[in-house]
Amino acid sequence: MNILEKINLQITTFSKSERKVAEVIIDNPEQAIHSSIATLAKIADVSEPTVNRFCRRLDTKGFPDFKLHLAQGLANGTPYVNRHVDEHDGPEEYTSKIFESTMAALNTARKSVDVNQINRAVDILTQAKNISFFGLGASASVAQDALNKFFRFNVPVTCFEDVVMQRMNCMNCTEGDVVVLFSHTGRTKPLVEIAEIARQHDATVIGVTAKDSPLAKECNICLSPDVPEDTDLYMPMASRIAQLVIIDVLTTGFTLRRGPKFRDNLKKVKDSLRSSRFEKKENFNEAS
Amino acid sequence: MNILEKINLQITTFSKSERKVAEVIIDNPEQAIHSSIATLAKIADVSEPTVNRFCRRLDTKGFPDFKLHLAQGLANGTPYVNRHVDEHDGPEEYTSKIFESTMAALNTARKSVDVNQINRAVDILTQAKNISFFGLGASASVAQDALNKFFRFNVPVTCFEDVVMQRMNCMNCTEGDVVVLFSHTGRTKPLVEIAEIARQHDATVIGVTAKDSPLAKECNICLSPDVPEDTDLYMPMASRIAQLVIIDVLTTGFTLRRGPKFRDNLKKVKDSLRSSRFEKKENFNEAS
DNA sequence: CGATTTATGTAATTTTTTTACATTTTGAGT
DNA sequence: ACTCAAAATGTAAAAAAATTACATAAATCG
Repeated sequence: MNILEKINLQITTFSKSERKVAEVIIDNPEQAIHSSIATLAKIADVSEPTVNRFCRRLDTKGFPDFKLHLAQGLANGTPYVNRHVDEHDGPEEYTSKIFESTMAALNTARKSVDVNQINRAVDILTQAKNISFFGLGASASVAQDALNKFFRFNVPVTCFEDVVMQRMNCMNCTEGDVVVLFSHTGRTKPLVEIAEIARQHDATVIGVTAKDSPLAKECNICLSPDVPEDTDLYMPMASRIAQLVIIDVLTTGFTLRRGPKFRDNLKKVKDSLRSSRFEKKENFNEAS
Repeated sequence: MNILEKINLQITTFSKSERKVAEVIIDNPEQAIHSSIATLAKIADVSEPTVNRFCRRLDTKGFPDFKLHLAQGLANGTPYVNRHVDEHDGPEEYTSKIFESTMAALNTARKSVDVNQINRAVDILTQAKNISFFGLGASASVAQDALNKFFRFNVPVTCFEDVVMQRMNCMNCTEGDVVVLFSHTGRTKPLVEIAEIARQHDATVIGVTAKDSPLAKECNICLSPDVPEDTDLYMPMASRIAQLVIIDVLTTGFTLRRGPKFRDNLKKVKDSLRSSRFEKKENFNEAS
């Protein structure tokens, strides 16, 4: 975790003098990393050992080590204090904040993803007879994105936005079919029901959803990217991005599993798009 | 600039001993930031002042300052060596690499986005009679996501995947209508044509697409997130994520522009989703 | 209120970094 | 090949910084 967040988190547990140090550092971290323990102590109006003790309390080896951590925290531009969008933010501010909080969210998500589950999911997907991607609301577009990706693998894939179609699809499942469900909350009733139906018909259900949610319980495999969602604006933001990155991870795993010959096939798909493009000298990508 | 890159860049200008230091640091930067000048000198088999001189040559104040810079370089998780997925990567590796390269891409994208254009786009969107979102291929799901978001604003919005529908939609445009087009390359013929049609019918065209592309030239406003796309796997990855974040930025700008009363309305939309959910004690988000 | 724990500061110690200077190496010109 | 100057590198001492040990002060609890 970012050490500045950690300071903010633990600030209540600090003693009076330590809090003085914390405030000076939060107030101007740049100054802090360029100061010696003596100058910092002077600024915070405490003694040098107090600063040192403060550093140790944050599980660093000492002052120099603390500065290193702090420097790293400042470097990656992550939302260290309060990077939530504020009412009075101008375009410059909210643009940066949105980008930064998205990056921070991905960072958190990566740590929370269980690689073993990823590996199992890739296993199942490479052996699937048919893959269906479903999501509702904001997750519908995630499912569609997954379709677009897996479609290139020349594997039978399906994607419906319509709940009725989704149900019907799952009714017809047999062993070897895989159903991938996207849901941030894991509490959307129709989707949980679809998971049940799919399992009743021997399909393997992979959920990209919240841990311990009703949906997660219905899944054979569950990929749960923990995402600190900023609910201020009542919109799903980072969660769907994390889901998309999970798709990227799965497709990457899929491609690697299938080996190099398979990759030539992908190249063909890419090349086939060329004629629908305006010419350009360099190579280009088919993101459209 | 990242100090490690700088070392690599200047390594030819270094003297023999300094090069030894450089190599030790490049070889294991983590070790370097946790060593004292004495241990590092020993590892590199040079004297301590040599290490110090090496630091000064890189325009740092001295060894501790150099370590700070180095720590920052390591922190931001940027792919300073080679973070591309390798054929022999296991799940652990490729998962991390995909997440990291996505974060790095967002970081690049943020810097390249023109905030003034963002501001203008928000202006136009808040005054729009009707907003249409179009994209093809991988960008189709991006357009759908935009629809999902702007739909909550109680503004007339449209989104078609079908090129013919898209054209028809643009034929019927009048002044005050806004068409938002998503395309990574900006070279997809049908989409460029759609931009032309929309402009002929007095609509304002906002492009989220590559700078200086044929599509960009047809747009009134162009938002161009520069994204270092990893083309190894022949798939659009980071580009669509950057587009989604741009959507987040636009919706955020939109919400802020409309003021606090407007936000109550968003809350209503959110609450309306509640009944379709399984109960939970805490607050939840409607990401689905 | 007094005793005990906890917090903070002072001063000495140790570690680390930097400087000043000596030695070695390198290379150009003869 | 030799000499001398310039550059590079190392040694050892000085300075700076950080840490420790211990003393004093503040706070807490019975």
